[in-house]
Formats: sequence, C-alpha cells, structure tokens
Amino acid sequence: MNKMNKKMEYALMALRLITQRPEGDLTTAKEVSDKMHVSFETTARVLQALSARGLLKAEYGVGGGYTLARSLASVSLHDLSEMLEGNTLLTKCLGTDEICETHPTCNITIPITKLNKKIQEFYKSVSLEEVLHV
Amino acid sequence: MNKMNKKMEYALMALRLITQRPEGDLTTAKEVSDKMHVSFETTARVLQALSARGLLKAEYGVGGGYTLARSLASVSLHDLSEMLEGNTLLTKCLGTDEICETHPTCNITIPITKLNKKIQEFYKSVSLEEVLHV
DNA sequence: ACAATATACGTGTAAATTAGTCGTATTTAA
DNA sequence: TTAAATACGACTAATTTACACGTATATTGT
Repeated sequence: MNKMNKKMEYALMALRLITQRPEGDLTTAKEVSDKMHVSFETTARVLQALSARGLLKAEYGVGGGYTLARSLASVSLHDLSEMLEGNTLLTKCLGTDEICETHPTCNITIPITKLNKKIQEFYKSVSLEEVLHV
Repeated sequence: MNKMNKKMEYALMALRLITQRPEGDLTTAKEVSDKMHVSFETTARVLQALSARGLLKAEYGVGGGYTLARSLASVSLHDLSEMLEGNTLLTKCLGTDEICETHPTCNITIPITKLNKKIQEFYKSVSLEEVLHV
C-alpha cells in the first residue's frame, strides 16, 4: 500500500523539468530522458501518456517537444494518478459489479468502498503545484 | 500508487471477523482462513504479524486462538500498514541517506519527502474503527 | 507424561505486476 | 525528401507479491 511507482516518479521529475523552463519553451523527450537518466523509450511513454490525457501539449516534428497544457494548480495528484494508471481503485474488485469468486463471503466490500472514496478525496485535495513547488 | 495489497485486505477482513465475536472469545487462524477462503498458511502469516506487533493477542495450545489486544480506535491505517509492511515509505530512496545511483540528478527528493509526510499524516488520521465499523 | 491443538517462522517457489525494449508508424519543419 | 520529433503495439525482463512446505515451539486436557 502507498508505494509510488516509477511512472509517477518519472512524471513528477519530468513535470518539474518542464515547468522550470521559460513559458512557451518546448522540452523534448530526449532532453527529459537525459536529465532524468532514464531511457528514452520509458521517458517518452510517460510524456505521451500525459500528453494524451491533456496535461502536456506535444508539438511534432523538427523543433517540437512538450509544454505544459494546464496549470499545475488545476491538477491533483488524483488526476495524475488516473492519467498514468487509468484508475485509482484500492482493489480490483471495486471496479466490477460482480461478486468476487475467491472471496464470496467478503465482509469488507462496504468498508473498502468507503475507504477508497476517502482516500480519493485526499488525493484530490493535493495539487501538483503544491507537490512540486518546493 | 494507492493499490491495497493482499496482506492489508486479509488483515482488514480478519480483524472484522475477530471483532465481531463476543469480547474475550478467541478466534483460531483456521476459522479465519475458512471464512475468508484464503489458505491457512497465508492467513496465519497475517495474524502472526499482527500478533507480533501487538495488535492481536495469541493464546497457544488447545482452545487457543487470537483476540484483539488493542482497541481498533487506537490504531490507524498507518499503524496497520507499518505492522504488515515494515515501513510506509513512498519510495525506497527515502529510507536511505545515500544519493540515488540511477538518478544522481533527482530533482524531486524534497518534494517527495514532503509529500510522503503529508500522506503519512493522512493515514495516521484514519482509525481502523472508522474503517471497519460500517 | 503424552497426545492433540494451535501459534511461529525460515526457506523456497509460483504468480502477478511493473518496468523496460524493440520495431514501426506518423507528423512536421527546413 | 530528409531529419527530428512524437505515437503506439507487442514483446521481454525484472521485481514484487503471494503462496506453500516443513518444522519448531507453546499450551492444554486427559
């Protein structure tokens, strides 16, 4: 529980690098990858995900790169997590209506559903600006 | 990020079962395992961890079993997580003083340290009683 | 004392998840 | 039309998580 995965780490590092540049200035995946010491492919994946979800704006071709499409103040940790992982569910079973096969007598569905909501609320309350502006 | 692991799931389910019994009544690992539909060994491991950390009290021998050693109101989700996983660190590097080898230019050490603290505070604020008393 | 019941725990293995790589397609500027 | 840049499907490797086996230890009832 509560471990940050690499995607999230890389995303935070990359966002930091991108926002440190002057407004309107583009940052390429290569630059980010070099500065983070993470392979180009892996770095590019993360940036692509953020671009596809509207957090970054990508410009193609020569002289292209990424720039911030939204203000970090308007994006929560919950949002970023969703962009990178697709969902923010505590357990897989919360996503489905089906009764869990292996735990047909699960006695914590309701507690976990409530807890999940509470945790989500917390992560929604933390903005990326707050996290990244040291 | 934010996925609940099996240990935590099993611990919550088991605690629910144990606290539903009349005060002073013992619950064996076998009973818990049967009711949860989780193997005896795995179930026993979780109960042993909670017992070793003082959340449960184990009684050996014939007629033995587990009972609650502390009030659920006095135990936070943060505590439970620590009992089961040993630490509550967002990233491994937070545990050491060493500079990360793969990311010698890591620009988010301070942000992550702060964030880790904030998240811990949140989990400390959620008691098991709150979580389990539907 | 002894057998049965129950917890405790080290070590090994399997399954699942996460991370990373390869190859190729697409877009754009010069 | 070539070089620079993002986009993405499919595969592989590495790590983590979950589980199982075997055995030791403690306690109780007869």
